[in-house]
Amino acid sequence: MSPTHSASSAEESPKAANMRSLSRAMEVFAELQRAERPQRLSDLARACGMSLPTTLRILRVLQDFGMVSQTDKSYRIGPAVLPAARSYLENDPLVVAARPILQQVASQTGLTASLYTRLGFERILVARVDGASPLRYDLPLGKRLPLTVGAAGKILLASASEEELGQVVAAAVAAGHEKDTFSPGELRERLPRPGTDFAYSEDERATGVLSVAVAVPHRSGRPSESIALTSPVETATEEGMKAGVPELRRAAGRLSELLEGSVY
Amino acid sequence: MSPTHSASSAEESPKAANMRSLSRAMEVFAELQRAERPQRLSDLARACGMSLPTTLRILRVLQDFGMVSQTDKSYRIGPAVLPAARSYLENDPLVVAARPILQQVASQTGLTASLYTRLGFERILVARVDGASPLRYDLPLGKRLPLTVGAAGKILLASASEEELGQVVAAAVAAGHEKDTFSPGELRERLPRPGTDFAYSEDERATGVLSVAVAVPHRSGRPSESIALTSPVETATEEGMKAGVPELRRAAGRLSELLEGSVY
DNA sequence: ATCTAGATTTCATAGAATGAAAGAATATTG
DNA sequence: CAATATTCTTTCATTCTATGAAATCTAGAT
Repeated sequence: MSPTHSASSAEESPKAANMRSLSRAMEVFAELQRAERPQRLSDLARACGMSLPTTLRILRVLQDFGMVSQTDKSYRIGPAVLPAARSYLENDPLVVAARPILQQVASQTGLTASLYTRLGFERILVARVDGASPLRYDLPLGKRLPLTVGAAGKILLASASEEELGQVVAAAVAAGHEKDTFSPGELRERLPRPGTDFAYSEDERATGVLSVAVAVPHRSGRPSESIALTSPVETATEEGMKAGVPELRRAAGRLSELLEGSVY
Repeated sequence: MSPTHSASSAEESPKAANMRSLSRAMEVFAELQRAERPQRLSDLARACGMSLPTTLRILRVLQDFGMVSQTDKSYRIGPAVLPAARSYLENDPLVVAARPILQQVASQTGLTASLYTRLGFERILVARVDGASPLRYDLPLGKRLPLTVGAAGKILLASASEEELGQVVAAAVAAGHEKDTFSPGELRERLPRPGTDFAYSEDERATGVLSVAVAVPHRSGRPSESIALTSPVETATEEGMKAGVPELRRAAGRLSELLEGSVY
């Protein structure tokens, strides 16, 4: 989580006239997530580049709402995020609609079907239905994954401008995903060719995993959701995976209707 | 989610000198969760009692951070809450420590073991390990439940002052939990007697469910976590449940150490 | 006990947040 | 399809909130 279109490195908030205090609060909140362990006030203030009193005041308000909790002098993400996540999973029209659709795709193909949403320069798994051979024992809902690697990420970049690819690469560097990072040109090479509406990947994001993905079309031309079929290498072939693409296309089409409010 | 100690009905934010814009943003965020469906700008502004421009500006910032998403003219909770929840579940020291402890309790007793945290005037399920007969098919992590009903809620109120009980009742009324609401005196009657460190309930929050709970002690004297054993009525008796209390006490003791930073 | 680093409060000031009102954009109705 | 009503968005002057420097308090270390 960071302002959806902030640029790469040093700049704090490119957004001009926009609620400084709220933006800063969100930065603190994001930093707490990034840290993955309780943080002291001074750590947060330094990491976010703001003064101690300001950071403290932000933390106090977030704590009032349960978004942050405190033990002794250290702060961490609070329990209020759980009902929020639950609300999202239960009520978001796209997620709700996706579940039965993914279910159907999974049954038809016998593969694991997943829905991702783009968030900033990453993607997030928001729904998954397992096929015959589940990929893992835990369900990694909410996991942040790179856009640059894996079929479901790359298909979201297929329609990106050169400028945007530059940002994506910069963000990946900043995020420390060093191994999965290339030059913009190199990245472009790995993306689906123009005219191709799906992406295929093998051993990319995770070794031993094959996947194909299509984007959920959006009128803007820049999709921010994708659906993927995934399988352990043992139980699938490239051809087998690609055979699932028409099914994926159909599913994506159905979902895309949800994104356009009414018909128009 | 609402300021942890706001009073009952009309008053907006009792907190005096505290980051008005941030507080208001959190109100908007809370309202979106409450609504359970996409909301229009004007609905949110009215519900939160703020002007349209202000509400719009808040939504835009939250949207930048993925906490809110928009389709056409309607706003809803955004996908950024998922990584936040995941971060909480994976990194919160209390939750992480609780998992193996609940596991042990569940094995020992064969019952479902749960950890709740108090948030405002509700409690939230933050961890659960099923025993022999699971209660449901879905795992209701993050579910908001009343404090006034069910063993795990009532044990958190056992140490509350009369004034606080009044607030709790008022909040329950405001939240619309009408059926589970009584007068403060009536509520006090239903709470564990002084000297009792556990609560027992039968058919209270959910019919056909028995449960016992103990609070996780806190130095402040006002616990905000509780752990419970729960079972369908078919497979348990009151005595059987209460036999689990010593096990619960031990578990609660272990958890409470986590709440006190260092020893002291 | 003394020192040091961090946390918290105070306070004056800058500038951000605010809502009224005007202006667009949609939706609704005749 | 025109006309009207509603909702959304932008602008802008004013107010009051958010801010950080500095002082104060607290706790941990030496």
